[in-house]
Amino acid sequence: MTTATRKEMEHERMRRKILDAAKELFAKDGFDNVSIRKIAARIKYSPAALYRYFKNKEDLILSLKMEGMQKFGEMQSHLVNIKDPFQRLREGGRIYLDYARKEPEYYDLLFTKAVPSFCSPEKWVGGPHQNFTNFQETVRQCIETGVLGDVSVNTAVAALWASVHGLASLAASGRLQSHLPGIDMDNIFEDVLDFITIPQIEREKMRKGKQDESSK
Amino acid sequence: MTTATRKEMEHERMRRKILDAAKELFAKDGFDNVSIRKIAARIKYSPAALYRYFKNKEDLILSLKMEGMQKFGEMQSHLVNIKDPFQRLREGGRIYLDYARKEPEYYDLLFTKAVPSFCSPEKWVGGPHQNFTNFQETVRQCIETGVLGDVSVNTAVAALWASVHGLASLAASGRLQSHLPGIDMDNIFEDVLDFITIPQIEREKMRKGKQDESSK
DNA sequence: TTTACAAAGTGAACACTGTTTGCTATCTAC
DNA sequence: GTAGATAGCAAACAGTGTTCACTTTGTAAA
Repeated sequence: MTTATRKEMEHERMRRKILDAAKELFAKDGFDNVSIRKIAARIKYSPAALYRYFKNKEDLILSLKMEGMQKFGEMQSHLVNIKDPFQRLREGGRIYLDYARKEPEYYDLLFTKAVPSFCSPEKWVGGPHQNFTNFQETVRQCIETGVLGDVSVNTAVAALWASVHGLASLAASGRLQSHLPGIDMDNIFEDVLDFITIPQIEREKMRKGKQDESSK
Repeated sequence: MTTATRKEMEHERMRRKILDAAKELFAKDGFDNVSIRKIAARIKYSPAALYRYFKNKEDLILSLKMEGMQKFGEMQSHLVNIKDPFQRLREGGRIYLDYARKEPEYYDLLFTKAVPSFCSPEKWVGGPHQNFTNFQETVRQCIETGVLGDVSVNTAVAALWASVHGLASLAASGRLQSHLPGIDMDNIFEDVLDFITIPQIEREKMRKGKQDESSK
């Protein structure tokens, strides 16, 4: 028994070694310029050896993606402690956008690069699917408490998801910076979140402004 | 002279033939499964022949992308006739989103797939860059007329761009449909545009609703 | 202790990929 | 008629993911 588990551990160690080498090369050369052969060379194994640990290249990348999703999920774990749903919504968006800026290559891998075997969200319960369900619930609570105005849950979910993912992917690909030169990346996220969500405070302010204007 | 221009024409005809074959294969097999060899085979030429017309594969794809951008730009050409900036903004978003639904592969090629030689937007004046400049101007006018509330041009541009592109790319990749099953794709776009822009009418309505509530 | 088996690792091959090179034809211009 | 440019191609090169037959190694059962 101990031998079996030891073998399993060694197998797992090797898997890790491969994944780490892949991660390193991906970060250094970009996702499109990394081959099985290069990964194998980096850990001084033959290319064929990797196929004892991964079914194929897609499977290897999928593992990397799953791992990234896992880590990204952990980044969001503290969200459940935020009582105010609107504040929770904002913080969730912030995490998304920070991640896209800090790890643009990984953001693309996790959220824009298509991986065929990664299609049915119901399957990975507890992982990213759970996060999405939480997101939906948060939106529902926001609507319930009135901070998002009179809108259906699906519409608000789609709009907020699209906005944050859109901004993140534009930032990750560098287009935001190239099309809006001199933009302050630190502030733009908060400003856009303000614009998208238009919190109650803002509406209050607008209403006040309108009243002041009409009372002139 | 006539011979030179005739030669040029023949050269152009051949370029077209290649691009059309590429387009056809891309549509049939997906962008990642098309090789120079397959394109060449489809028009019954040797792979090496294509290199008399395109520097390399990236150059070929770039041509396809430019062409797509051109066509997409033409889809937007009628926008200048819409006087009301807010209506113009909405119609622009609609075109974007319709395109993503009708031609998801091409949407990805034009707006999410990275093409290295396609980085400096200043260079393609008159093309997509002109469209973006028009978009910025439209947003400016919307802010001026007050329909977008108290917000800076850059913030509104980033927010609207991100929302529409985000929604379009989520729809093009099928994630919108898989994460929000049973969603009505025809309405969601309009609803999201409503939510994002929150037109003056909506604000008016909200203000009214609040007044009714407080007068109870 | 010998035998049997499963797993790890490898070199060589296969079928692809993009791209280059050297070679013909062909056709234009002088 | 000759020189020069152009179009097209077979063959090769270097790279890719992947498979297969083979050896080595280490454990388990006889």
